[in-house]
Amino acid sequence: MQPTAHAHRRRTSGRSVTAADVLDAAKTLFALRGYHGTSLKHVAALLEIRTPSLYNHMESKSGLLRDIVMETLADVRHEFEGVLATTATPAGQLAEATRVYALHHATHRREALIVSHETRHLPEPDLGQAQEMRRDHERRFRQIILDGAASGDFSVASPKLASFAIREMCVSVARWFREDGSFTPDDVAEEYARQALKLVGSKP
Amino acid sequence: MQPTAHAHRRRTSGRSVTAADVLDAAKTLFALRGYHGTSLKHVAALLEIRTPSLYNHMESKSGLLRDIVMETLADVRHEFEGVLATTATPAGQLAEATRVYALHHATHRREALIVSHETRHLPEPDLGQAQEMRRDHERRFRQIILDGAASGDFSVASPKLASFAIREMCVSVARWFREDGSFTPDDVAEEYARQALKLVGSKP
DNA sequence: CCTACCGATCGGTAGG
DNA sequence: CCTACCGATCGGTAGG
Repeated sequence: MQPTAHAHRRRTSGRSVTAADVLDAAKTLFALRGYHGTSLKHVAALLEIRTPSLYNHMESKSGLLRDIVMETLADVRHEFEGVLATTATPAGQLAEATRVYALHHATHRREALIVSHETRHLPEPDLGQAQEMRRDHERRFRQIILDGAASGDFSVASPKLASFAIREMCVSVARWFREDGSFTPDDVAEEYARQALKLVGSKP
Repeated sequence: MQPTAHAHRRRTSGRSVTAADVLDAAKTLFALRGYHGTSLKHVAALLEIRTPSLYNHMESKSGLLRDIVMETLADVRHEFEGVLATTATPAGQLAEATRVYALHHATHRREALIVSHETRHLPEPDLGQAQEMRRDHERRFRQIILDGAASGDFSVASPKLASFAIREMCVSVARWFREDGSFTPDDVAEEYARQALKLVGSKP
């Protein structure tokens, strides 16, 4: 139901802790127990240091959350823009946008779970900025479906509902995907791209 | 991104608080801010009483979560069993199972968000029991698709992935649905049932 | 239903 | 990187 095995980068013993190590430990714990369910003591313990030492490598607990969320949303936007830049038809864009979005959620499960569940705990103005970035992805994704419906490439009852269904089924990959399961991230991404085309009634 | 408007039953002023009122307030706040992001002081404040008074109507904070999660999972199971009892074909069962599952998530958003995000915070043995109930729904839902694939009613590349996609797109309804939006719960449920049949390549 | 109170833990700081 | 410590808040209890 919740992720139990996370790819947590093991620190080389003896080396001193870096900002990247702190962010990585926070990703593991925020994903597993939630932002408010994780104390800085947990984060420090995972790194085998004391709580106050964390402050040499971060600004605050909410700063960690902000960095995780903003960086992840920027990655998603960058991948999406890559799709639009290299694909021209609605069917090609929808398949590729779905494929990279599903792939992202299979390969960045911790970050995706944090964006989904913990963004609401960000203080303003970070919260507003994060929400705007998500809405932007939502709008641009839906626009692909609207374009395909307008051109006749797609035959879809409700572009809005189809867009919700496709995006959310990709987001959910972070919830059920298991690294030791029967699918590779690429398997899932490819099949979800095909399912997206089916959902919008894409003409072959 | 997160639910902002929740159907919170307003207590009639002057009447004394009941166990149902406490559970209702907890649903609103656990859904909005998460289990660990909600203090019993918040719950009490919403009911306009003091924190210790809550204990006249509940066992503990985790008892509230357990009651919300278990009752919701029992409701879902009951609805699912109603579908199997009244529908015989794989296509009929899949459409109906999807319809009632989507409908549940549109009409019980608070409970659904709590089951999705907060179940992990349950202490054992409640956690194990909740996980088993979810796995049971997952197995039985997937079995419908396996039946349809075996009988030739469905044409689906991966029954397992199709099952994940359909169930998770229903679960996600709780995340984006808005009571004041452009769809009724029935609109969403009907359209999602059709999308489910498309996803498994159901023969008409 | 309340006031008064408990020990534990929280994020964060001082000062080396 | 540490020890020592801060005020605030947590879930929960005593005792009416």
